[in-house]
Amino acid sequence: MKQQDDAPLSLEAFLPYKLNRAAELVSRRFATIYKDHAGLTRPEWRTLATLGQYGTLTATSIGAHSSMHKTKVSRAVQSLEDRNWLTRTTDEKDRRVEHLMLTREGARNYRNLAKLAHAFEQGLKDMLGEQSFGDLNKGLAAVEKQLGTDIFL
Amino acid sequence: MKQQDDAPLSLEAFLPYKLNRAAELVSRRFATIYKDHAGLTRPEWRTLATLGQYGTLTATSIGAHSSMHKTKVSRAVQSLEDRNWLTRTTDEKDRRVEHLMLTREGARNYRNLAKLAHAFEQGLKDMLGEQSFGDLNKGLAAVEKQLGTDIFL
DNA sequence: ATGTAACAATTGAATTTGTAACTATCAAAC
DNA sequence: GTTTGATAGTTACAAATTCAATTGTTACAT
Repeated sequence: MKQQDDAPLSLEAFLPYKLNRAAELVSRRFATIYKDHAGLTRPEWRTLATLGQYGTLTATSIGAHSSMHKTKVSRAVQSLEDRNWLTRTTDEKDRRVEHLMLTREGARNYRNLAKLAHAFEQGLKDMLGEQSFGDLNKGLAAVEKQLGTDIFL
Repeated sequence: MKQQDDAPLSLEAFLPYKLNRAAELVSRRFATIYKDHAGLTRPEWRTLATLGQYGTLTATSIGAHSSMHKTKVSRAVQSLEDRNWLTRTTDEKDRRVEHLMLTREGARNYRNLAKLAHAFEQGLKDMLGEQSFGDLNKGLAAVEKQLGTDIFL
């Protein structure tokens, strides 16, 4: 029997907890950026970011690229459409599908936020240092590789 | 002006996104353990884990140790009390304060789950490999060190 | 062509969460 | 000793999230 079988667990040292905590710390900081600058929620930000990156996508593929449940995507798309940041076009061949694309205004806001996002990430890199930043990225990549194929949505 | 100032952002490569995704992947897996074995929610699990680790605590200090908002703690404590997994004792000197302690049954369930948690973490270590697991931990520690002092609750 | 299954997207209802207000208590100032 | 401000914990309400069912459409087998 291993020693640690009866060891009390240290939550602060437990990987799932630490991962969540770090994710929250970082996300909260970044959230202030897209919230203060554009009044976006996280699902809205992710939708904007995904469309900005890929150009034109369906709601389903936005969900796939940004790990969001389809209802979150649906509501975020609705909200961005209400702001005139994106437009919908029904697919000719398959009328279940809608192609989503940023409007000029949506694209402009995307570029602003993308710039802020890059700056934010650079700031993190500076804070953490090249070494730790690299370690973190390597570690996260390993998690993604091992668990990323889970059915998620 | 740096090159990337106008580069579109890659969400999949963006640290806040990657951190969140990894945290969710890991947390969801671990959540099945405390959910299936004990029917706990995450706040309940964290409360149990914190009490199991420290013995006797107030609700406020549970929140401090487990990064949970006091309303979450309050509800989790209520729920664990309903199961008879913990008891409250009002402090003699300061009657605002309640000292929370696991019951025998709560402690037994804690030990079971702590064992499963250790096994889970060991499984992760095996999956990721010693190297990546270490990288991840180092990276997360750096984040905690830099951002962990944020006012959080 | 008709029935069945699958899929894209939305909607409604239940659950969970966070914000802010509230209760009760204490300590310290006046 | 009474007011003021702070703190522990709970509760009420609003916002966000999830789950389940719904709608509209397509593909495919009979």
